[in-house]
Amino acid sequence: MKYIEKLRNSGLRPTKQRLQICEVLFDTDKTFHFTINDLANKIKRQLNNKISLATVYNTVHAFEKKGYLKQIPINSNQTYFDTNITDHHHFYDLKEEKLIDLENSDVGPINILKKIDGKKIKSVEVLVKLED
Amino acid sequence: MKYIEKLRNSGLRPTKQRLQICEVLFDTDKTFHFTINDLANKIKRQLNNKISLATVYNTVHAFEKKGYLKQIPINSNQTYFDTNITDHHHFYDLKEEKLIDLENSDVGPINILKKIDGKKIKSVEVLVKLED
DNA sequence: ACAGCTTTTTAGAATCATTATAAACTAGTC
DNA sequence: GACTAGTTTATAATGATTCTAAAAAGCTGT
Repeated sequence: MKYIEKLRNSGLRPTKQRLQICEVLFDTDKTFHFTINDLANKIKRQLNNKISLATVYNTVHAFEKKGYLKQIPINSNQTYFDTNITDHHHFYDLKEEKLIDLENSDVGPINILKKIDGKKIKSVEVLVKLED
Repeated sequence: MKYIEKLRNSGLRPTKQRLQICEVLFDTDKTFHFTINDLANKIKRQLNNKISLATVYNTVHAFEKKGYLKQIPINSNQTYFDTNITDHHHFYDLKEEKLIDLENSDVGPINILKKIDGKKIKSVEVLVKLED
């Protein structure tokens, strides 16, 4: 199993549940956006198998901390995650309430001129809201 | 009262509560960031007067819809609002969990090269996460 | 000023995503 | 296999936000 090493390398025990979640998240060419609920449903459907919601939360947060997932900064009642962990940005279609990836190359270079003493820039994320 | 007209002009009845909230939000040179809870506390302290939490929610949402406030796109368990409604961006200090304004002039021009059919860009917001 | 109508406020209940709990289970090690 | 620490689980708790429906307040015409 290709995910066993990945998990071990970051200090996460490769449990059955984590491996299954890896499958659902990473066994595809396409990256995607999801909420915890989306993921729980996808697991049930795709693996015909229920993983406790608490475990889904725990795992997603663990993966995020290890850098396998990114949270998308957006105001919504649910938290959105992204399996695309490259530096990139998002469109948010206000009407459809859907996120669309916006690659770094589709945004001109961003130059932050203001500096904050004692702080380093960790990430720069752009959210482009769309209307009709 | 200077806010009466402002409210009437946007079709909101100038009620006592709305006028008081205007005072707390807009009677200052400095703009600021707040959550609903921050605001409810500020009202209690500053006006020595309690406004029902439901009213605070209603009013903030009404003001946001009318463009007197902006929601700040960030992942937090609470929703953040901004009395600064000019086009601008934010630093988010991950350690202190604090927002800092980043004026448009402190960010180089942003050029979104990708277009989505049938959609217009409504806003472009940058979130710069800071670490130590 | 008042009647009539609509909008707003309010306290409290309801909702719903997320987090905490603590008991049962499992992976890794000897 | 037995020990230990890390995980999973169902369920309860939390907490921000929204809903409800009754009371209050704004507005308009008289």
